[in-house]
Amino acid sequence: MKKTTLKDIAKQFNVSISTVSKALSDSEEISEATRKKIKEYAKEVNYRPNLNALSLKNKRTKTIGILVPDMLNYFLAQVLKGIEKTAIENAYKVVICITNDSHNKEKEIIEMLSNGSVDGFIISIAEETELNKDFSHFNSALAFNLPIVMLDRVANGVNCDKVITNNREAGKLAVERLANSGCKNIAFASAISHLKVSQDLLKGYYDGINNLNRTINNNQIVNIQENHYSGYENMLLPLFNDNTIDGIVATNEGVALAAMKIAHKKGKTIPDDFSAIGFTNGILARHSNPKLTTVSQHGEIMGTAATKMLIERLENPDEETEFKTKVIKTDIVERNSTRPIKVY
Amino acid sequence: MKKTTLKDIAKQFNVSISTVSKALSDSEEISEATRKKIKEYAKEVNYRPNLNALSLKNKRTKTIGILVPDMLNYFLAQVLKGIEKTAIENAYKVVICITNDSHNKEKEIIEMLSNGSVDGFIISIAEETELNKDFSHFNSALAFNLPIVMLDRVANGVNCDKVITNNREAGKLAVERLANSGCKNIAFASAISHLKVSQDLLKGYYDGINNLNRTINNNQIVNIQENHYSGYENMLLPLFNDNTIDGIVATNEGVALAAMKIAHKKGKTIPDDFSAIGFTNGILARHSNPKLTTVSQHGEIMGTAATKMLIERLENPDEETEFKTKVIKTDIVERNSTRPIKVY
DNA sequence: TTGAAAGCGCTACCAA
DNA sequence: TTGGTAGCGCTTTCAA
Repeated sequence: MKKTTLKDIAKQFNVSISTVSKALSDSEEISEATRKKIKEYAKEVNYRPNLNALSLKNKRTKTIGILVPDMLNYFLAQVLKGIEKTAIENAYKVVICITNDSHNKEKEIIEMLSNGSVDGFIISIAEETELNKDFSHFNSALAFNLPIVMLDRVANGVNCDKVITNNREAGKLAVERLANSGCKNIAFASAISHLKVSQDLLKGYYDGINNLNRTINNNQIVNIQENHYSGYENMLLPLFNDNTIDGIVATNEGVALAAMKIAHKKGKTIPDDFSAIGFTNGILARHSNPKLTTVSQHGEIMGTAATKMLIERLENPDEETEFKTKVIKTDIVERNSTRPIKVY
Repeated sequence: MKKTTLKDIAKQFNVSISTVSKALSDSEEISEATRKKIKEYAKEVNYRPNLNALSLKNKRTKTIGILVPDMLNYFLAQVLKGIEKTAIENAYKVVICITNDSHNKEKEIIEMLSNGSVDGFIISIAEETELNKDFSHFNSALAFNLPIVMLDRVANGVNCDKVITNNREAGKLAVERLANSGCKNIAFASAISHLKVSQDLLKGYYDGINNLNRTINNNQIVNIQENHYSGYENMLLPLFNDNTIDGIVATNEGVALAAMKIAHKKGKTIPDDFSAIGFTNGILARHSNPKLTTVSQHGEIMGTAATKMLIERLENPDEETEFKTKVIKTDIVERNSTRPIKVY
């Protein structure tokens, strides 16, 4: 079966294509009567305008290109969920592409989508791009009038809207939370020291410790780049050497769980002798034993915010509003790896 | 900046648009010399054909519509990863939409994408659709010559390719695995009794028990519909009443973990006194304590297979090959919730 | 109130 | 070897 086109409808009533087009868009030019019969018929045969023709004509596709490094990551999956939902609600579609943290892939995908496939991008940049700082592909998209909203992992040099969390603040928050429940020696552990997220969290950790008028103890900090999570336990072992730490701030769930495991092996009870806070609020946190208290980044809200910002810009192409950076606040999700807060 | 079009290039060299078009597609009709200069210039200005124009002309978009009930589900995320990867490799894009298991949403999305947005669909059907068995929206897509490949959750009445796992076989496999490591009283637990996946797994469980010449004991089966995983433990408690079961086959990780937790509370050691196998090979399984042995559905492979089948059909529209159902085999991923296999 | 024509960017057929 | 033209499905301007 062929899709019904304006031509088909025109033939049906022996009128011109333009008449049909106008009738369907409820134009005053067309008489009430013809308008009515055409619209009724269109509904009957379930007429839908061909989107390619519309895109070609209007130079807009009503679709958004999404680039994320990964999709097996719970945070990003939440982000995608927020994006998809908001897009559909606004009659936009999303083309989702995975960069696998590869700079080249990111570049290729942007090129491929910059040819009338999408109206704009939401991007969480690839790790490689974050490291090599080559942002030319973003700039060429912008040059073609394809606005970009960057999310979470952002490129600071690029002229675009951004949605981030204040990771430094989050790091401080986590330290405070542990201190408020009595932790005296709070460690910090990252396996992704090369990423900005991690660097900011560490700064926040420093802030937090300093604020408490405690001194930073480098023996209580593990800050490395380690991709194989199997190594987490070995990586953390040194922290437990002198047996003083009673709390840990970990950049991700896996590291936090590994720390709890070691503490457990050392005969500590959690959270009484040892508390942990992780920075990703994923599935693990909800199912670990004990369940992990986390700092939640609110991925879905971030996705929604980014989509709204992009659509706002797409729908108002003339307004030259300056680029904004929206900071979504993080929250501590209380579970069982921390003691209740009290003033000690 | 405007995108370069054939017209722009034609103007540059004072030739016609058709010449440029032909030159760029390396047509023999055009002289070596002009071909060369045009191609060089095109590369220089980074010419890319407008995809909407191509889609309109060719009546194909090189994009695939994906409908999944959810994306926070690890299995589906793996599927999506496989789909995206294979699509990109074949120069297809993917438009991903979430149905949230709603029949209406599924219907709306298919309608919206059936207007020249995509060339075909890969669908894991919504729970509501599975229950109400209203497949008319699939059939209307097919009527518009938009092929469908169904994945995992399939609608049996619909004329299309399918990629599934043999869940009945998987259920049997799990029982055998437990029996081979010495389990005498193997329970079955499902919280999604209303879904076909679960029903097939249960059949497989029966097969397995029967094969062992044991008798089915209904006290060892929990088969209900329960969406709040908080209730898993209560739901499983009855299985442990008479303290005989020493192994469990659970339809998903959450249920398996809950069972292990109860067993642990009852003073059993895992896997020696109690073994567990789960049917979803997600993140939980890899991080639980002990780590959960699972039956893996190979989501990524299923995604890849579905995409290949769809592209195969799209690229050979004339061949009227009959619809195939591809069964991807499941594997047991050995972890620590089961004893090693030996012959008892 | 209706219709013809141009044009969005591209390909393909036919003519020169 | 090159160019003109039609057409994909649609909107919009201008003419009837």
